[in-house]
Amino acid sequence: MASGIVVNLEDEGDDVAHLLRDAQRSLSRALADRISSHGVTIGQWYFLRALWEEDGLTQRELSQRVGMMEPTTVAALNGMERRNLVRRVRNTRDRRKINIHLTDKGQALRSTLMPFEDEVNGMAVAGLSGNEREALQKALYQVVRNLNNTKG
Amino acid sequence: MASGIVVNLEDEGDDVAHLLRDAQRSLSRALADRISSHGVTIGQWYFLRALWEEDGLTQRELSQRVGMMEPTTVAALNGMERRNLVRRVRNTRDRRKINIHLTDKGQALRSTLMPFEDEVNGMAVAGLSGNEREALQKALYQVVRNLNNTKG
DNA sequence: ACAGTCCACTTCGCAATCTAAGTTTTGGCG
DNA sequence: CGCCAAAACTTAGATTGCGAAGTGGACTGT
Repeated sequence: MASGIVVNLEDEGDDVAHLLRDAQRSLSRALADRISSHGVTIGQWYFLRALWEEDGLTQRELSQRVGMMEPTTVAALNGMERRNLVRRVRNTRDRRKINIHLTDKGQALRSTLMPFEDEVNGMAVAGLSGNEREALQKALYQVVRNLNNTKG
Repeated sequence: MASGIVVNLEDEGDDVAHLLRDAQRSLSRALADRISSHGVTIGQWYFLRALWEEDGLTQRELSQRVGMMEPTTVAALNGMERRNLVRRVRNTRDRRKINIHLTDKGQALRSTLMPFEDEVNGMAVAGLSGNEREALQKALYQVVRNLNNTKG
């Protein structure tokens, strides 16, 4: 259980960092709790999600879509291959590339797991009005842009 | 480098999860980049911050303030002790407890590192009005409460 | 006083994530 | 053809994070 995640709006003026970290961890834990009983870890979830949208991506493409470095992708795929969720298929045209294909099992998980995401997202924004939800999304999006554009 | 963190507001209705994850990672990376040259990792940062506010906390108290499980605290403190940022002092009243004290070096980092947090927080919320910033904080706080209260 | 229980910390094993440094394959250029 | 740089993936090693189980100290009830 998450235990003492303590947030204090008064003390920390613009400490978005803490708030974001706490919120992200709570959310990610809530999702992990739900999907772990189906043998899928939170790390694998992001890759599954990308493959449900487009099967057969190469590892590099997958890394870019998910926003993860390539070694992370390798580790996640190793686990997913072990659990028979995906197959690695060497590309015959360009033998440097490896295309990742969902197995039937991996494909089937889609309808099982997607509802959990909806549930958790719904829980997360409970009590926020439509306007507030939209504002939250826009603000978060802005934060991402702010920090990625001015990178160094 | 952060590379392809891609967010698409249109596709994903209420997908707070992705947005939060991307925002948190961008922010945490921005902070890590700045403090790492001073020999402090992002994990250690949170513990340092708590100790700057109150020195001499026990490991359990530290864990609760930072919102981390105890094994995580142990690992972070091991690193910080190795780098001479903190000292572990066994409590003589209750020998189960260990109080963590900042070294001079750990104490001195405060004035060096705090400005980076301000800088990054400022970058993060650039382009958001005062109202929007407040709304963001409140919304994030609500998300944390939503997910922690209804745990199971 | 001592048995049982609870508390604070540690250890272990795992997953997720990064950077840096490989390996293998491809493709361009002389 | 043969060399070299770039591309795609992997390995190695570190940090961050968790749950479960272990260790040693303190406390409670009889």
